Amino acid sequence: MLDKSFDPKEAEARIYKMWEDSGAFKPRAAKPTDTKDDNYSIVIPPPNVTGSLHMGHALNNTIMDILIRFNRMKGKAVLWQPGMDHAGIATQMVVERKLAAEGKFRKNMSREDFLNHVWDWKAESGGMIEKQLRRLGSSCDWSRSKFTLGAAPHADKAEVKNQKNMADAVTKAFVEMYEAGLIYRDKRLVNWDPHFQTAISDLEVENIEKNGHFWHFKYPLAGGETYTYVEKDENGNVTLSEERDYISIATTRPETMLGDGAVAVHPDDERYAPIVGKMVRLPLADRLIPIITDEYPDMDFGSGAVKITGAHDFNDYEVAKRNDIPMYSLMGTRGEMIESEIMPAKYVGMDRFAARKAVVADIDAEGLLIRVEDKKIMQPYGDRSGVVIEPMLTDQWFVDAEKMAEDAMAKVNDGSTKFVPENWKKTYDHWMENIQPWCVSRQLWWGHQIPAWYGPAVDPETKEIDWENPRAKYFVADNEANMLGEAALYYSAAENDLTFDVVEDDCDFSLVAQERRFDNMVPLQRDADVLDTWFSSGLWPFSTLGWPDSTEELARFYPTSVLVTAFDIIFFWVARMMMQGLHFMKDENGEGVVPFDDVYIHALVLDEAGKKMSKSIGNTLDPLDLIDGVSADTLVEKRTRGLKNPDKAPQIAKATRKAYPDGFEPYGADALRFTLASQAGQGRNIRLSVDRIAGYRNFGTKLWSAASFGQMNGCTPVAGFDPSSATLPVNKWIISETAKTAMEISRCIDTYRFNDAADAAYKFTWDTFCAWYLELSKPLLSGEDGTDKDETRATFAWVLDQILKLLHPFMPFITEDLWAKIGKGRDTHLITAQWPTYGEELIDVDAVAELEWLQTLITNIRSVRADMNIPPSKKAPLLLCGDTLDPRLETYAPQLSPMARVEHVELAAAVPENALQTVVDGVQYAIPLAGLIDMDAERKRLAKEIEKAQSEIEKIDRKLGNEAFVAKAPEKVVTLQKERRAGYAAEVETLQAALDGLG
RNA sequence: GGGCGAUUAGCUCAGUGGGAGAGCACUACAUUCACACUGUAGGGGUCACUGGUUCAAUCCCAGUAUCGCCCA
Repeated sequence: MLDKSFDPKEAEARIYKMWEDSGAFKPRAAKPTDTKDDNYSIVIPPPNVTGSLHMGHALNNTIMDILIRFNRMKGKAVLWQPGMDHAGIATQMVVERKLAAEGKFRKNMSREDFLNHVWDWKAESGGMIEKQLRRLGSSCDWSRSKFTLGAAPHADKAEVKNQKNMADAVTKAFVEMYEAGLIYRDKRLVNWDPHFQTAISDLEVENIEKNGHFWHFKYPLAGGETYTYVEKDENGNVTLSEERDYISIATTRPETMLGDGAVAVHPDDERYAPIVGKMVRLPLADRLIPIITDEYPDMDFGSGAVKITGAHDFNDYEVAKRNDIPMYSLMGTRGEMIESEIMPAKYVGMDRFAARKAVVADIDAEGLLIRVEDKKIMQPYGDRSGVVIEPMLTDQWFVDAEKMAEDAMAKVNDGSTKFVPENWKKTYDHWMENIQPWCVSRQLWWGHQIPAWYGPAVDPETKEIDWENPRAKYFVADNEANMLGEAALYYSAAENDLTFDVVEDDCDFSLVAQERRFDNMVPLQRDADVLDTWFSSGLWPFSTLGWPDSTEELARFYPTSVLVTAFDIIFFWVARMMMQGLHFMKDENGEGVVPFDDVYIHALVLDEAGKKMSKSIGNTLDPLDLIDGVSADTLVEKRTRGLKNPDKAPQIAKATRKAYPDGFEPYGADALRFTLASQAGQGRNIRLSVDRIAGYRNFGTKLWSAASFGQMNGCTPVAGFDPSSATLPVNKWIISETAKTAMEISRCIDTYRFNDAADAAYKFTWDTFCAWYLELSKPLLSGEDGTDKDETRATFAWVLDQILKLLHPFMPFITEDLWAKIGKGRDTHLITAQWPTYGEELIDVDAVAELEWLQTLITNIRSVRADMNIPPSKKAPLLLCGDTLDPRLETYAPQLSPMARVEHVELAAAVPENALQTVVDGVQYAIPLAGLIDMDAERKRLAKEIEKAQSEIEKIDRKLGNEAFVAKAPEKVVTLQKERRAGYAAEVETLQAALDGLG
């Protein structure tokens, strides 16, 4: 006997362990007959090691697990490669915070000590998310789990042993790309985080709209020159004309004016034409800067004149480069104003925001402040630090992404990699076409240290070493020995007899250099910076498979079958994997091989109001709360804990209690997965509805209870049962429907239509199997023993088995549990059972037609009875009004009795008094119910049905009456309309006869 | 300002150049032996708006409005 319902709390952990212990998550052994199509692989988008499971992960991993389980059951060798991302800045922050709480600070530690702390933290608290992914049922091969920082210096011994290639991969990639001219060192404008004091990627910058100001300043013309400033309206009439000795500029960031290199106006701007090429006196700094023309200024915005601060603004940077305008760096790594030839002494050392106030005040004091405007401005914030990001001119390592993008775009254009849905290709192309140099260095400690060493340069003329600039020359090599080899070669050009000294990366190199020169010892120091995390995640599809070693996995599973990810990292991750994959993975002809055949882009999971889930809005849903259940109190507590803005707590608490007054019941992983799958349409986002999760939990219970019914009726799986051997139409019909559904689900999963696949499985299970087949089979199962009963039992069990298989990718736990419980002694687990491969050959059109007729008959009888408020307890005969009794009525009398409350069936020449009437396939049926029928109501009901059919006929007649329609529409469409009309006409005729019969 | 996308039942969403769909919610009835996490039946939509293409538009095209996301 089965329990009353499935208990996810008890079963999920037990079943998951069974799967893992059974080795089912590992790829099956290779067979000599395997072709590329027999191998199926997915690399997980590596979650951050600091991360915890959120809805996006739940959706992402549900989709991957559906694909993985489906293909595994199809008999392919399947690898789902898991792992984690070391998330440079996020992890460093987490550990720094933890240390700060203990009164320890990174600044006071050596790099080595700090890294030891981070590895300790990772061993203890990192990677919680892998445990959480298991709760979802994710069938990854955990034994192969990789870490983007695996085997980096100071790593745990275990890490080093299993992941040596992960560090090798990064070093090799960097060195090779450098040697190929794809990596270079340059001074460019980057996003600088003054809190963490590192360059960060665009991804880590969040643009937020803030209330700000727009300051309008006068920049006086040099030498007291004046000009006539004329403004005109759109008709060319002069609206303002005055003599000016200044140009008006506006800025949202006054402090940067100290570093202005020019004022730019649009070349078409007549207002400033007289003064283009002249100089203005930059206030406070007392420098002269030119007025130049450039396409960048918008004539209609502000005064139309723009100050150009090349070193502190991305647009200005481009203008400055185009026009050869000098760029002056104003700030240090903490965003403080620094001493320089152009910096007035009074601002040196001021924080950038203090400097802003001072600059405004000082300009005002000079009488050059025109006005201050309130304005909404977009400001860039570091998503981790929360401070305003500063564009800064710094020396960094860059990847020449433009070169690599060409290949990456070509491979999508030629279909080597396909985006699903395909409209995402546009986003990808757009970004690739406008790609910028990729800054790959970060001023952090947690990450892969850049394999580059600095030393002084040798002057090619004098053969002398320039000891004053000890970092002028650099060497890139995969290890220190090779670097020294290169260095020896380079310095052999110098006259002196030299030796080398590789010094610590955290000591003061200039100081050391000055000491060493007296010993003719060349100091070499490794670059202290680390690589952008995305540099290592770009290698993910092949580094996880063992690259740079040539492993069996690489040969079998690269390229991977599909990448499943959300659209927000198409740029940052997908594009980079494409570029790096094509560069490093070559086929026998030296052609780059794409990292994945398909890229499936799924939606973002939003809350029920369509808002992005965010901690600060307090609308997050924790997938584990939906799986395990949570009280309203705990939910409120979780949503209000640790808010950046604690004032919002009462509001969040109120909204949460209103939305979920009772918290969540434990719905189980299957219900959550099924909900996500059924909402994973190929649209843009998913509003997660908790009601739907409850609905799909109920679906699981429905399945469970049907299985329980089968078990009570002796429907045990029969080994070797051949579905094509069934003889009873009802069994042939359900087998036909099973085959149709199996084909439909396979087709949908293959084309990434998860919602359609889930819907097909849901409808078949609930409507076709539980609502119809189960009821129709009851008389057979409770009838006398014999071949019909045996066949029905075997068919029932077979269909249920098929349902378990078809639902397994979506609801792995409950299906696996039922598989074991209803089929005791099976030699397979469901996870590795064979996916249905049958199809058309099991479809019996006659049986399908017969059962469809029966269902229509039953539905019609139920409907007329319900319409006339006949109590279900009241049984009545079913009369066929005609000459011959349909033998099918006798056949299905046992089903008609309970399902349609039919007492018995008989032939009637005429419709008796006081009978309900219905029409099926043009045949008139009567249900005599003397005393129970309100004849007026029955007349109205029939009239309404006639009216409905009539209006359909009218619509069709309008079409058929249109000559152009008949002439131009395809014959098939015209025939269909004629058939439809005939059907409705027959119905009207019979219903009219019935109505007339009532008098 | 530029780009992408959405607008279909009360809610959340599918869908198709030719008969408007699902789940949830709602209404009525039902305690009939798989299931009340149930069953049966039912109500409910000018498919955002305006034009155009077409024999035919919810679907294709253009524009408008509203909303969302990304970029500046």
